[in-house]
Amino acid sequence: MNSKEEKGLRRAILDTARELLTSVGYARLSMRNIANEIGYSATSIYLHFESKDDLVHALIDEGVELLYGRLTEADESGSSPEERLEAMCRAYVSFGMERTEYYEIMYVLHPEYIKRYPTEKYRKARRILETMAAAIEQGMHEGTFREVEPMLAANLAWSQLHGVVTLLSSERVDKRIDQDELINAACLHVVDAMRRWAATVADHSG
Amino acid sequence: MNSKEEKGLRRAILDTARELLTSVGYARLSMRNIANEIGYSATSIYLHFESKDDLVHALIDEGVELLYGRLTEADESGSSPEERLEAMCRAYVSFGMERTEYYEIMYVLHPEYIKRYPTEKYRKARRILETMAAAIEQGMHEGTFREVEPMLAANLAWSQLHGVVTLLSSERVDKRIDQDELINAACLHVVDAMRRWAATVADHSG
DNA sequence: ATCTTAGGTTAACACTGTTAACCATGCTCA
DNA sequence: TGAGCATGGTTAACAGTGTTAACCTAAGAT
Repeated sequence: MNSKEEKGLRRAILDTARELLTSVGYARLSMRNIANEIGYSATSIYLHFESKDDLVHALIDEGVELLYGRLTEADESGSSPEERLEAMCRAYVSFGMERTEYYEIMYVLHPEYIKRYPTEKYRKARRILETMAAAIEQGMHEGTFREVEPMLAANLAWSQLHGVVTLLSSERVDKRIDQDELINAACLHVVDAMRRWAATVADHSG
Repeated sequence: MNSKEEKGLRRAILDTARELLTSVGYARLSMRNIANEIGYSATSIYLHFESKDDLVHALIDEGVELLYGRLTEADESGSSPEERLEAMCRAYVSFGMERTEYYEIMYVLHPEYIKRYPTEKYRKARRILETMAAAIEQGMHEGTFREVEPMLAANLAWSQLHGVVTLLSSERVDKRIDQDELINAACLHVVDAMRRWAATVADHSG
């Protein structure tokens, strides 16, 4: 299982696919494109990957691992749940803005264009949300955050962060809006939302 | 300028394009596809539209108009700025969830796949945000909302709403999360964020 | 020495957006 | 009336896409 010679081509495909993804973007990531780069025929990729989706799923794996790493790192950087949550928010947005290629295949590409990420792998992706949920839950236990379903809260936070990342990186936000200010506001508001979960919602969901 | 006979084909193209968009989605919206439906050759579309992007831009126009209509309607449904903002949030999310085809070409499609929406038309799209910003600004004047840059606040709100719409409609949110609950929380939190703009942000931006 | 299999190839299919070349119809104007 | 020309449409083609089928070749096993 020495990855260099054993399954050399698979690695080579994956490596150049990643390079192409980051350099030219998903839109120009084609099988023939990858194949040319490594000096093989396009169809030989199918000897190692079921389909293009399968290949992209492998890249998504990498992205998930990367983001998860950044998030746990951020999680450990703070002491209080508030600090940790805020750090994770910033880490999430940073990842989304810096690694737009990864972010795109992970969270933006329409399911019509890329087949559903397999359920087995889905759990890995869910760990990302769960780390945030864990910090939120601890904040509840300590009394700094309002008591709500932690996963619901995490998903709300995720929505906010995902929203700023996608709108900003697709350049849909007016240029007169300061990017950093928007990001900053989003992160702080996510934490604040946990501290004082909007009363009417809290009343409703117990 | 009687649209039926005068520029009949242009209308027909646009109509069937819209129908195809809603029925089969953007992924299967092709020039030949449209042409077959109306019994013309694919290339004849280019007599009335510069490109596929141009055609899609026309559809985006429709979507923008539709959303703007729903938003102003919501805006007028409430009396206080809080009510109006909340109503607009719900209207926005409803539109995004009900008219996913429109929402996709308007706010999701990557700029790599679809050329930038022309700047002249961009202003129409911006009215949407401006309606929200107006309600926010009035809330500030009345003292119910904290004083911040209204457009920044509107963009933050937009991010949150855009986030829930895209994550939900791309089915990336765990099914164990109640959709309506998430949407409800998002809308209420947007309003709440205006009432008590996170202190640290407010201190920073004056 | 033969059979099998792994790893690779080329040709092809059914698509995509788009362009070039062509053709017919009907209007304008001398 | 006849010549020229614009309008609105066509077909063929290009360069690209993911994917499949058929084929080939070399190495290892029996």
